[in-house]
Amino acid sequence: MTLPDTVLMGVKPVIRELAAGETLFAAGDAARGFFLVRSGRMRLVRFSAGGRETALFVAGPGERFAEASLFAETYHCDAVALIESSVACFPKAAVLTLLQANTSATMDLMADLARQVMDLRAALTLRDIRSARERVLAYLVARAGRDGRTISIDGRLKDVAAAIGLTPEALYRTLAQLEAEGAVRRGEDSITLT
Amino acid sequence: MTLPDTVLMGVKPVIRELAAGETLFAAGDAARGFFLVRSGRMRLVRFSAGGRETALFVAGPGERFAEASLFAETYHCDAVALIESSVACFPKAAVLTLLQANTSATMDLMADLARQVMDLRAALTLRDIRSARERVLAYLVARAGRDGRTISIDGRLKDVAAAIGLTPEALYRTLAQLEAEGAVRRGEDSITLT
DNA sequence: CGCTTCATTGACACACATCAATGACAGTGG
DNA sequence: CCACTGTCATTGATGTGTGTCAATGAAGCG
Repeated sequence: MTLPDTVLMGVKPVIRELAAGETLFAAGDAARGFFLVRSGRMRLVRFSAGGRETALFVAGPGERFAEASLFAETYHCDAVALIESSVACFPKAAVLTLLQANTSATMDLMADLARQVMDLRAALTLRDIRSARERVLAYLVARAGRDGRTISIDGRLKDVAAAIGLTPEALYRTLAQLEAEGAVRRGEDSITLT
Repeated sequence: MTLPDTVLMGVKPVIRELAAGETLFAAGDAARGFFLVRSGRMRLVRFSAGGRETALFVAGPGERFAEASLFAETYHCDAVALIESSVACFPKAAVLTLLQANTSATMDLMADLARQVMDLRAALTLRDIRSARERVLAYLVARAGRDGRTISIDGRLKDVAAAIGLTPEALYRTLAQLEAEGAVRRGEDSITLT
């Protein structure tokens, strides 16, 4: 989820700390560059004519946002800190210069973007599965390791639930049911398909 | 959703026609390049140890898939035609050569990928809105034109429904309700927020 | 003209969200 | 060292919002 080292190390980012509710940039502002969340949570919002607010994206630690600003003159939404946050700003000019000079960094960044596109599409396809049971199974299959059976669970289950668009309760119940049926086996930090 | 002209025109794609159910490539095959759906519908699937099949992505006309194969040795899933389909294959070597030679094409492709990432994230965030009413409103705000009020509907409403993860019926009902409340006004090929 | 697809509305059921309660566990501070 | 606090995991009870099935009209099309 972080930038390839070549780019991160090649461009020195500017660190910016934000209080909860503080605005990082607004729609129409000149695009300074893209950002990486170091801590906290940034919310990208767009406003309709009637003042209605809509979240386009919520970025957590390690996630980048506003990458497309590298190729645009201005930002097209507002970025507001949901909670106290720290972000790294990668200046547009410096990044573009680096990309023109260093083809290796360019390829790395492009590879990273291509992988993100695939991951996001997979996540989106997962959401099209209505049934919690089938969605969980699909998630497990997609995340299975080399043996095609074992899935390591790094964080908390509630984060997994959020990642696949279920409430924690729905995930707990589904996993319990799958285990009762013998479809999966649960370990300490892992789940195994059977 | 289609590749920038510079890349499309710079690399001559190989056209491949597939019957329903025919396999384009399988996991483990050497990566030949990425593809663009010209017509039909391609399904990217992964199989678990138990033979369980999971769709990672379904690509429709105008959509690309397997872009990450440019940066990988082999494919990591199977691509099967869901219905009779025609795809354009952009050979890996030719694309990479072009990207190294032509920085303009590289920037175009990267800009396209960055935009896709943002779009996909926005789509994913949209799916986190449970309520059909709120989700439809958020979609409309996000797709509003320059005035922030008018949304042009190109295709059919059922496609819109699929794009936001609702059944056509749910969308019809929601729009009817919003119109009845006076929240939106519906034109021939457009919807206006009020 | 049939035939197909889309848009629309109705009726109904069920799966999941929601609210609630409990136990386990880690961290914290007196 | 032990209450105290907060979070997560888990399970139960309940309601409702969508999905699903179904029927109709309208529009395009060969």
